[in-house]
Amino acid sequence: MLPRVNSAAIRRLNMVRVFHALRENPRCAQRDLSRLTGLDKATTSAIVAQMVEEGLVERSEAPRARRIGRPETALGIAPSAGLLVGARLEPGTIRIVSTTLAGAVVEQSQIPGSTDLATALRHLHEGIDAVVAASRPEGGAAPPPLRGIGIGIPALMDRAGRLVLAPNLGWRDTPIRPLLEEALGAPVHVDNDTKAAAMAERLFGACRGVEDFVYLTGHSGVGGGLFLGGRLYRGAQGFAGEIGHLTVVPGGRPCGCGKRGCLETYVSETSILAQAGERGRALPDLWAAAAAARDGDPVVRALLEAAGSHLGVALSHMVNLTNPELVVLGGNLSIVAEFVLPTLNAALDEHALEPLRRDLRLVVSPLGPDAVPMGGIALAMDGFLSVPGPIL
Amino acid sequence: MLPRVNSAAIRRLNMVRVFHALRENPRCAQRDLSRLTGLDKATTSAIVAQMVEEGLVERSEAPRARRIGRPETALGIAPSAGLLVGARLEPGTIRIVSTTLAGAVVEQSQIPGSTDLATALRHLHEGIDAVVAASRPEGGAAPPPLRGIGIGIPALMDRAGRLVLAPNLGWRDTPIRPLLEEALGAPVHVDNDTKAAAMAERLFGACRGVEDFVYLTGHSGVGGGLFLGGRLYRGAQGFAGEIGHLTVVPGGRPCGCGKRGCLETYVSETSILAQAGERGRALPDLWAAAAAARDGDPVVRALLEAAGSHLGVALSHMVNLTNPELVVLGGNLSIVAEFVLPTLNAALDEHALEPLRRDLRLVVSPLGPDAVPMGGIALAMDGFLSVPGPIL
DNA sequence: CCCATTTGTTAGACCGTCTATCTAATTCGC
DNA sequence: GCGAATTAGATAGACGGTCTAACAAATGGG
Repeated sequence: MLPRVNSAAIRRLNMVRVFHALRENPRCAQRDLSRLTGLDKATTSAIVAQMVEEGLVERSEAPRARRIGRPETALGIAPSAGLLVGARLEPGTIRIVSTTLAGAVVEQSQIPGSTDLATALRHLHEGIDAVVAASRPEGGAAPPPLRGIGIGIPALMDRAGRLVLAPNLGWRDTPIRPLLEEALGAPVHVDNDTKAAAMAERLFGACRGVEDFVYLTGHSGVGGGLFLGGRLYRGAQGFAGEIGHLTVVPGGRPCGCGKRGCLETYVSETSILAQAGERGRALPDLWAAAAAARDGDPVVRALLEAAGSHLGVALSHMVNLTNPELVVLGGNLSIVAEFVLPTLNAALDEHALEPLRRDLRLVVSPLGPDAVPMGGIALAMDGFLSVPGPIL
Repeated sequence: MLPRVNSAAIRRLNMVRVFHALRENPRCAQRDLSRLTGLDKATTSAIVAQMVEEGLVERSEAPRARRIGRPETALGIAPSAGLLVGARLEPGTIRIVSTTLAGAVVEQSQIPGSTDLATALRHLHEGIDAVVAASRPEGGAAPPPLRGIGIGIPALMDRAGRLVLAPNLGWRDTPIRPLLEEALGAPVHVDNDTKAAAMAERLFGACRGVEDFVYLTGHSGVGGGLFLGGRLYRGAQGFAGEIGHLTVVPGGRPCGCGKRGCLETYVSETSILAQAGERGRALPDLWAAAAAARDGDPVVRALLEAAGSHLGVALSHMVNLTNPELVVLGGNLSIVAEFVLPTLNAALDEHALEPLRRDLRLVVSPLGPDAVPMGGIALAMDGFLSVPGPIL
């Protein structure tokens, strides 16, 4: 059933608009918010008053003088209004970050991960408690209340937010969200790590204000996050964006999915290192691969160029089908971007339609490996803005 | 700037909900509309009253008796409330259809097309006038007022609705919408024929209520319409869905786009007939090809099977990337569907990810070649429902 | 010191939906 | 036949939005 549309829904929608306008334009005045959201200044005044009342927004004491007329009072999301926590859960490590409700980073930490569910959940729980405890303001007062937690996991999640399969962690049909919500006592949002990272790029990174973009990343596999028409696109079952299993070499290298020639058998960190090993180059990670390439190792260079070429073919399919404005190379792909980009661009030139190719921008993620935990923040922010009723 | 969200916007949104609920459930009662839309029955009463006032909805005279209690009064979109016109503009022919505001077909016609802009516009104008004149109710009264016109064209349209390029018609940067709107005196909506057809499948065909689907068609090229997240997806420039230019055979047959091995060099009507000709089978159209295949012609069968296989590869890319619930084979592809489907399905089995493939449904369009003009109806309906203010 | 200028607030009109009640039209039970 | 039960639909009032228009507040310039 569709949600009811009534006065309360209007207020919520407009309040969220004001929130994001203020988040993206810190210390701006009510007048600016009015112009940014398109709402009347009277309406803006009422909404801001309510947000101040609830403690979500604070007015600056020092008025900013303009050339003439009454000076503006700068507004801001109150740091004391609450805390968001984002996490990246991987087999080896767990990264945790806490931010204000506006998304400004407060604390970070990194702790060991585990493929054992109970152990991983315990580490996560303890790590979050520690980060929240460390996120107290300077005066030594109590930390702001925890408003939401978002977690990016290398897993297939269905549309209901259930974990279906996490091959690297060895988990299947694990009710991770209820488990965590019970343990942590705050709203928990779990999503695929790549989709979370795409959300982060949209809210905090290279894609602010971009309606249609593709986020690419490569760790054990190659993932794609599709942001289409101003929102994260999930598909019918929640599995959209699986670029890693496009066939790029018919009859090529065997893939864990049972098929052959999948993109991720050529482009993921795992497969690049495996191929290097087959050719007598034992490399621990992609940083080593980038270093070797920088030193002029022809074998590693050829591998990375081939990876770029294959990625470019798959990406050209993506571009022809979805006509994005921007493509972001994120995650581990950003480490080797400089060696991958030339052949990637050439493949795009060759296989993408000219008008789509011409206006396509391709950037390396500014968030880099922090994109996933910041994606958790994005999930949590989205969640706490979506709760009906007054925000706090 | 985002549209303002206020009382008027709510009413419009809820009225459109009621409209579609009534369109999809003809002769239902107010109580049913209330349940279908989730609105309170008081609200439904007010909205229906307004729509009756405006002449958009009519109440049935004969009450429908139920087991007990006051009988329902059946409601319906008034046929006299207005007329929509949809058209398909092709170089050789123009098909025109008129419907009620609910989308029930009233009249149809087919007239000659032209690649000369002025001639085509004149034919279109005269044809629409004739269809409108023929759409008068039985009593001989004046035809209902023309509320909107939608036209599907084999052309690249940008996001602002401007015609960028129509290779088959030989048009480029043609301001067709302003020209027609001035001539016809009603709101005109022009869109790519495949996208229009996808809209038709969603409103009237196989995809009613489906949020994520892919519509495929093949005439001179192969087009794809993406319906994602409950709305037609256009992409950053408006060119999304260009499945016809996915590379399926590296270094394969040369394509009009300048590349090689594009899908549409193997699957479109034009290319299938050309390939048959190269092999000594002169066929006038795909019906002839289907007939030959039905008679057991091995050359034609092999061609169609190869087409299915290539289409399946491209479609598996689409499926892996967008995870649709449903794929619709429309347009000319539906003519040869029975010979294409076996290899198409096999290619999907081979190249699409198993969980995505398992839940994917694949159907042949029930609208067939009428999808494009009915897509014009869908565009016109969408347009007249989007005008702010009271609907009529 | 007065006035123009700009920001922000407030009063009231206007228009939505929702709750609660009422009216209308039928069937069921006697 | 006739009243009670039942269901569909209408209506009144509460409530809560946004918008217009006027007002209050705070500054610079003459």
